[in-house]
Amino acid sequence: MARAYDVIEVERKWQRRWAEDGTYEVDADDPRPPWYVLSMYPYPSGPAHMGHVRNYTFGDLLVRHRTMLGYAVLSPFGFDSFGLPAENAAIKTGTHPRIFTDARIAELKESITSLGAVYDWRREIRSHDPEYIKWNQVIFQRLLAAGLAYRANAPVNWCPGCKTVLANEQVLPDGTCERSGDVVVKRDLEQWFFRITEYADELLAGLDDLEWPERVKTMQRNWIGRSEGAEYDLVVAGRDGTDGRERMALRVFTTRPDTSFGMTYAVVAPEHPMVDALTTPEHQNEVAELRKRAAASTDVERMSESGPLSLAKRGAFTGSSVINPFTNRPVPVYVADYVLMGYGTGAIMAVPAEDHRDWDFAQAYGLPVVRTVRPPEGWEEHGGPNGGPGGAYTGAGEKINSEWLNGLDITTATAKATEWLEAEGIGVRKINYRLRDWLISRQRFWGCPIPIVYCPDHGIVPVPVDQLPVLAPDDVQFLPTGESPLATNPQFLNTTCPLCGGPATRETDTMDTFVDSSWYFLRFTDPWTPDQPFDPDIARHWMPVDQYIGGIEHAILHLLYARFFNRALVDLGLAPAGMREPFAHYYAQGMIRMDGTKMSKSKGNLVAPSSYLSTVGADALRLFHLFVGPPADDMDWTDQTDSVIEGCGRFLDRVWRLAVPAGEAVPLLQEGPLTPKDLEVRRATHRLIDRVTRDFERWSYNTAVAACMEFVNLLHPYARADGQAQVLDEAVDTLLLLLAPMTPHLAAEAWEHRHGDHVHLHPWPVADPELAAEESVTMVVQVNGKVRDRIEVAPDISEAEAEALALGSAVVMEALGGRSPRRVIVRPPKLVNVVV
RNA sequence: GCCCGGGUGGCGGAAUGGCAGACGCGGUGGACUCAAAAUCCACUGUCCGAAAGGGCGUGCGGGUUCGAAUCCCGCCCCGGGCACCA
Repeated sequence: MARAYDVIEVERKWQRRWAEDGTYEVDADDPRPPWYVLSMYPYPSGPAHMGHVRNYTFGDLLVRHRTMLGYAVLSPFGFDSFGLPAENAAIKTGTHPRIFTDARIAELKESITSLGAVYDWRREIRSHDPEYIKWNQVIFQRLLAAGLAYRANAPVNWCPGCKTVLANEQVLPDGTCERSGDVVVKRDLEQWFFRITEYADELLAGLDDLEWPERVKTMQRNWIGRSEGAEYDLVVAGRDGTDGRERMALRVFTTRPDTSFGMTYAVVAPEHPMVDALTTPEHQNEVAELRKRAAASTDVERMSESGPLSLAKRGAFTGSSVINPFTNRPVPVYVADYVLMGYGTGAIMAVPAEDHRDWDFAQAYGLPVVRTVRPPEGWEEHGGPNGGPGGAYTGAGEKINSEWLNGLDITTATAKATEWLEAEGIGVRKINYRLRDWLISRQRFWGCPIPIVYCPDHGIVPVPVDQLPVLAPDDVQFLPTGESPLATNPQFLNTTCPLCGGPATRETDTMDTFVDSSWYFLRFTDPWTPDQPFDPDIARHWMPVDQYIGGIEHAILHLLYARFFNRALVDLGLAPAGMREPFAHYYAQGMIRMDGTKMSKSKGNLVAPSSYLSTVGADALRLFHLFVGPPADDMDWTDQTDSVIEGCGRFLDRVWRLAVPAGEAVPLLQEGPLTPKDLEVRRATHRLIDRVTRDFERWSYNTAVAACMEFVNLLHPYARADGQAQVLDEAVDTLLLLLAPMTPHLAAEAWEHRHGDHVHLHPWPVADPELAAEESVTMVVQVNGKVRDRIEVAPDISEAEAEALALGSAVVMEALGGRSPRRVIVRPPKLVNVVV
């Protein structure tokens, strides 16, 4: 497609200039008000893909727009450069991951630059940079000292594909690895954890004040999963205590202490430590069988076994009973795998009448049901599944069969039952969370080493801060054994104990790469400080991030970890006090799909931006991404997409011809009174400013672009025929200023032709309300809600005038056909509705 | 199963109680040209009609309102999240 200007040359020219002139390099002593915009730093996997283009187009628009509004805009960029792909490539090709990664970074950086996106590159961060590794390790030591990092033996998620353990957040709901798709298995291993649960309540409460998409906040709330209830002891019938207590007791957690009178049995998880003690000799085989099966089954198998039929296979009677303290009557104890060891106390009081799972189990095992909440009328006939009889009733209602709770509502009864438990010394009020501590150990090479030494005499010894960073050796072999080269490298493994100088071994695991991304936004504020991760006072100047942009796939993972880390760093005194939330606004842009699936390297359905950059150019591609639809929506890349991109290029050509006319342009009037057409163009100019400014504020870029297109459609005939020079100049200059954040190259080049200076250094235009005011508006006249006539009226027309005009309309009179209006609705100056 | 989104021309989408379909893509016709490309102009929801004009129309069914794509109730479909968390 032949273009009106040399797109490639012009774009290259401005990209070079922006890199040289330092317009977008800002420092904390800048007198302008600070504003921090950040796109999630990417894993460097080579040249930018379409998702990057989309993401960085929004980010760059904000940088340029906010700069024109007079802010000192902090816009850094970096690379989340640790991770498995580089290590896998090393195994395949023998190239060291650093060499591989640095090459991918160079490619990505180059393609980001060729989009015309501007950053303060002095602040660039690479996770694998020794300096960044050092501060990562220093922070680890500080967390360790504060008790927020610890080592523990726990059943953890092992991904056989990635050959490493994973955090809970990195396992998909179906039990597969979010990265490789392999089925994750449970293993008991000694691993490093960060105590994120310490902040569970705060992480939950903090969500309320964040201007984030509601669905993201909901996802985090679900993930944290707070539930309020009570924990209490069930004394085991006829058994003495083994741990010094007089009686053996089973502790249970419930959110419904009010239903305690309806407990007809109790359940312990198969992994519960008391199972052996509870199991009588005659039930041992049955219980052992169940425990074996539970231990062997993956989460996926557990899922596929749901349903009442399989429930029968998943429980076993222990032979013991516990005393319900509310009724003083014994109930049987079962082992069942629908109770999880990892939540609450790993044991429950079962109330089939008011819990669906307990109901199903009770049905399968013929256990009794005692209602403690009066179900609604007709419940026993068709309250159950598919309208069948009975079923658990979990709704509100009056307490029954509950002695001193009878007649109360659920809330009051819950409070009273909890008070009673505490008064009797049987139990306590308790809040439980679904959130678990963050497992950060990874059995991989290409990550930040955990700076720990194991000494036979001193145990776990942190590497002293003055010896950091602990770096992985370069001289290692990458073999497809699945084992990290660190684990078998004697020169790395063998060291001396920092305390006693005796022989010791190093920790060979590295940190989850989500650790790197949990504080990089803080490091960006001050990446030069030599003696701390960043200066808290400088961080305070820029933080929190005013606008964070990134994909919805990080709704839980990265965004939750970063919120935790930020708080921990504040509490450690590393980050500014009081600055607990790192991201004030977060915008989740939609993903690009092709043939119904996410466009990605692994799906093999990538469309390379480079082919567009070398043909239609960066501006047209950027404009396309802004124009195609709301940024939060997913977009489908189809056969027709190329035509739309070309249409964007066509629009830019039209702007160019308007702004930089070729020789034979029609000379316009230089002065004289303004005609109605002149006034219309001037009005449109000021209305456009208003429109685009408001659309930018609400992320409605598609309508902002549409408004500009409409404006250009108005200006072209005007410029050809009947224009007044000053009016046209104001119109075109305004248009270029408004386009400057969206299509920066075109705007810069055209502006330079017209004025010789830089469009991006000009302030954002402000609409003059007087010039924008309409001198007449079209008033719609309806009869019974149907449009019958349109009349041009003054914007400040009175109700009486509007009504008179409408009723006087020939069309209306005809429609009325002599009938007199029953009612006339007048909404000046837009509408009159005559009702007959 | 529960909780969020969403359903508008051939397509992407606009309109948040007041002219449905802005803007763009695609399509049709025309101007320019020896011709093509590029550019420019006109038309383009659907049905009836030669036209003027009119009927219908925002997933389906009801309701509120002078007036509903927009608000309310019920249903269908699509997308996402959660799902033995006691």
